This record gives sequence, C-alpha cells and structure tokens, in this order.
Amino acid sequence: MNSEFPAAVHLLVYLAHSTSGSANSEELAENVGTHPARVRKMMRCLREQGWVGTREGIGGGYFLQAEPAAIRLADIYRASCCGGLRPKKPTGSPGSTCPVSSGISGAMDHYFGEAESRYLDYLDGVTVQDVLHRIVDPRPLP
Amino acid sequence: MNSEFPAAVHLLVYLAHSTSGSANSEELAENVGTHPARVRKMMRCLREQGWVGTREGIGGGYFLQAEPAAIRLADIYRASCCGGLRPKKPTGSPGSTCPVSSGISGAMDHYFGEAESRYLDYLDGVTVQDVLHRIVDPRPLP
DNA sequence: TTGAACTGTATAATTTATAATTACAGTTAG
DNA sequence: CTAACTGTAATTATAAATTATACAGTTCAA
Repeated sequence: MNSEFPAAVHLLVYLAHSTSGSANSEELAENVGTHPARVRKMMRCLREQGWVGTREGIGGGYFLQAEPAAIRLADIYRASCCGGLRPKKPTGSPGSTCPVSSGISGAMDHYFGEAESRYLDYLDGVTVQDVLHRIVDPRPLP
Repeated sequence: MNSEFPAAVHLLVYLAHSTSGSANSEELAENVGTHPARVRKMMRCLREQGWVGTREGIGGGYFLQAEPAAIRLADIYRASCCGGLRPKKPTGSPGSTCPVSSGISGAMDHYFGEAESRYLDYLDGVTVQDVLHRIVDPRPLP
C-alpha cells in the first residue's frame, strides 16, 4: 500500500482539529511531512468526495465541508487507494495449459476481494472523529 | 503488498495438484512465472513452516509435507509478508508539538492492526485445498 | 571418485513504484 | 496591479521489488 490513505486521513483529522478550521497547503504539508504540491493533489480527491472545500487566492486554503463523524475511513480508503491491498504482479499465466497456472490468479482475486471487504467492513465503523478522539482524548462525560 | 504471498500460495497449490507430488525450482518457476532462484528463496520460508520438504542433489526438488487442508492462507500470509498491508512511510512526525502530527501514526497503527486482523480472520478460513478446489472443480459428491 | 543435476544463499543489476520537486497558469483579495 | 494562494502537469530522485548471476554444498549413479 502507498501512503495516500493514511495521509488523507491525516489531512482530514488535522482540519477537524484545527481551531481556525482551515489551512493552506504549506501548513498541511509541514504537518504531514510531505510536499505542498502533493497535498494539493490529494486534496482534489477529498474535494471530489465533498469532504473539503477550497478557497483559491490570497488567504485561501482548505476547510472541512462535512462532519468529522460522518467521514468514514472505509470511504477515504476507497477514494484514495482502492485495491491497494493486492499485489501488482499476478502469479501464473492466464494462457497456460496448466489449470493451476491459468486459474490461480482468478482464484486469488476472489480471496483478496473477500479479505479486503472484511478489512473495509472494519474501517467502515471508524470515522475521522474517532481518530481525532483517539489522539486528543475526549473529556470524559460527566 | 508484494507478490510473495500469492506466489507462496501458488507454489503450495501446485505441489498439492501435482501427480508426482514433487517438482524442482525450474518447473515451479516456469509455472509461477518467475525465476528459479526466487522460488528457492521462497521455499526456505515454506520449509521453515514445515509445509514442504526439500531434496538436494540430482533428482531433487520440493514436495508437500503437510495436508493441503491443514495449510491456512492466513498462516502463509504471516510467514511470507506479514505487515504488508500497511504503508511503509508513516505520516506525521513523532517529535512534533502538534498532537495530530505526533499522534496520528500511532492511531493509524492501531486501526491498521485491527483491520489487518479482520483480513486475516477471513484468510484463516481458507486452506490450500480450498484454493485448489476452486481452480479444479471437485467432482460433486454423489 | 567423478561429474551432472540439483538446492542454498548472497549479491549485483534491472525494473517499477512512490514521492519530491519544479514550473507555471489560473484565482482572489486588497 | 500584485502578492498569496490553488490546480495541474511534467520531471527528477529515491526506494522497493524483481530478476539475474554466481558459486559453494549436496546427492546420485555410472
């Protein structure tokens, strides 16, 4: 897996935590530990999902447009690196006369799909708000 | 994820399917679509788990030493590429004064661990024999 | 007891994937 | 008009994965 998914979560959690509610690509890049251009690129994806809004020009930047409790990690995963749990290089060769060599790839696809779906079922139950709370402990309710 | 896990499954399924019950690294490499030296390297891992036996020298090669129905995909995964579902590059920086930047990595580790454990729970229910049967349909029982 | 057919293992070379960097056009506020 | 931003594409650098090469050790059989 590449680091797009955790970086996307980081960006959303940061915006959810920010008091001003917005940040520009330089501030975000420094916090994540990456390059502003990469932040801007990732933000396109988050904007397309309707999770963040953008303001161009002077004083511009990014801000949350959805409730942190409504943004699920499974959806961030799907938007940022879907299929990332499978190896790029398939094993075997489709044209082989050996049923194992020609069939293994399809069989593994099936198992990878099922396993990934369990992985996502779990992430479906975790929101940006949950991640933020795990980091900055919420005050225990009275 | 790299392709060690599916390749390891392929090797075991191939041996389980083989009529002679054994194969050398060249035959396996051709079937998998890789290099014999890589097969030999992967075989070390499978041998250490007790799943395959080795015979060196002339006429040598590899053979199954466990029941295909007793080899679980989750164990193959653990032996071949454990941790492969996480990104290599962590987001944020541990020393930051910002709680999000310093804490996000630990939080994500937690969620990745939980999600990966669901992934493995599923693979725990699949054996080499299941994979083989999915490829070469078992005769329907009378 | 020699040689051919293997495995075991290390390491170098190559390819591919990922991330960083650069560049510049477009937008906005003042 | 200009400075401070985003949007986007292209390029370069770095890291990871895979392939390839090499050779020592093992085994069998003539």
